[in-house]
Amino acid sequence: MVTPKRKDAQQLTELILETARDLFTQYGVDTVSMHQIAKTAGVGQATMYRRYAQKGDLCLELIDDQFGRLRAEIDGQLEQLADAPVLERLIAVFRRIIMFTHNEASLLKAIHVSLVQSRCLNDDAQQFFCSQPYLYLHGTLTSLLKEAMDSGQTVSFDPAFTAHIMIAALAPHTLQHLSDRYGYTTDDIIDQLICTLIRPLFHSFE
Amino acid sequence: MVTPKRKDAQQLTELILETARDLFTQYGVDTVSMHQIAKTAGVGQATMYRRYAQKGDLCLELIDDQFGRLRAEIDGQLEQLADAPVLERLIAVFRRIIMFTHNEASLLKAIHVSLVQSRCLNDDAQQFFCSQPYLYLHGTLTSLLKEAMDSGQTVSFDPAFTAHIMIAALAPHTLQHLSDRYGYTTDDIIDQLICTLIRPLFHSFE
DNA sequence: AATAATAGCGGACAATTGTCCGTTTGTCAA
DNA sequence: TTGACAAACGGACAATTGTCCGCTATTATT
Repeated sequence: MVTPKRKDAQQLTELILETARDLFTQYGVDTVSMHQIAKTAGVGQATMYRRYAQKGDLCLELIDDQFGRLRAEIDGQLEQLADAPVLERLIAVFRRIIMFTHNEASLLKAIHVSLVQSRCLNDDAQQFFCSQPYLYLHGTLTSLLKEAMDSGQTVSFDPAFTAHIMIAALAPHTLQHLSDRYGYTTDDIIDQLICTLIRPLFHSFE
Repeated sequence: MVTPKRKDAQQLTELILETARDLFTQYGVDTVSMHQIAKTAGVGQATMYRRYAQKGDLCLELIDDQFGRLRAEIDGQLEQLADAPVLERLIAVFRRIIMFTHNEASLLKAIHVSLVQSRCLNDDAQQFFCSQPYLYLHGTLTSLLKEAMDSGQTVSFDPAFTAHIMIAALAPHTLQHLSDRYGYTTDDIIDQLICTLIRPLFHSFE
């Protein structure tokens, strides 16, 4: 039988991504519309929507490179700190995540919008929570928390649950509010979060 | 001079709210459009948008009664537990908030959408964080946390900051994901959150 | 090369959100 | 009462999001 695949499909995907990246950096993620991206890239609406059903999906794709870098950083740090106490490793990971959230705030907020609204809430899939970035962060935090608890250094809790809560606490709009309204710097926020979410779990804190 | 106020303005406001409430309960918050509400109520688009710029604002108004009840419950509990340890009072407040979030999930999610997206992010106002409900919850948590810390029962932290983080951790979509994906009941979630966010702050935990 | 078949492109179209402006309507002064 | 004034109503209009379907272009087959 015939199963033809267009050879130019991949090129269009890259054209769309590149156009979106350019427009986002020039005008800001919020103000650029899907229609505008398609128009500028010179492709039909459907051509884009078939790839990215919402702006959030597009952003998730765009952030993928940056996220790969974050992942490499975290993995590197963990390897380098392999012999360090779990607490230290947890703090290192946390710091990286917060820096990343701060740097990629605009894309992350757009992704969050898609998560919160839309029929995602009805889908079984739950795009965001099943995305590779989320799963990686959750998995990494969970295993560190589990190691800390299993080695008896902390109080008792459910590592997977706690990891979800910690990630929720790092929602971009909350961090932005803390920095806009209260003037906290990124370092302030990191320190405060460690004092509030991580250290208290450890017996050795006092 | 003349400063006339239409006497029917208030009636229209109530008509809009009532219509919205009816449509929401009948069809669900997500599927009902602003246009549909205006059409059903028999008022112009602008008449509604002049009062509620987004669906989230409307939901914030609709939830106000329920929130008044929550507030009364919390205030009542705190009065009743006036002599109880701070830890116990914190847990009681937390429990109420989570139950409320669970019961009013659909309205709260709609409110969150408006918060996360939209030009709210550019506004100085930041509607949501300045809303009476948020300020009340944040204030109540902050004062309890401050009391706990000042009385030397807990580790050291910034009460106001921590209160923000705690509320962020209770985001409706996160709680929904925990219950949908992992099957946690409301009581499970309450217990876990207490073990993760509250008890560890206290010296006396162990 | 010519042909058949289909993956998938593109623009028109529908639905929703948000804005603007001509007109109505209630209030106050005479 | 009547007239003037402005608060505020309502629907038309613009912008954005999301869908549908006719048509093109690509590839396997002969």
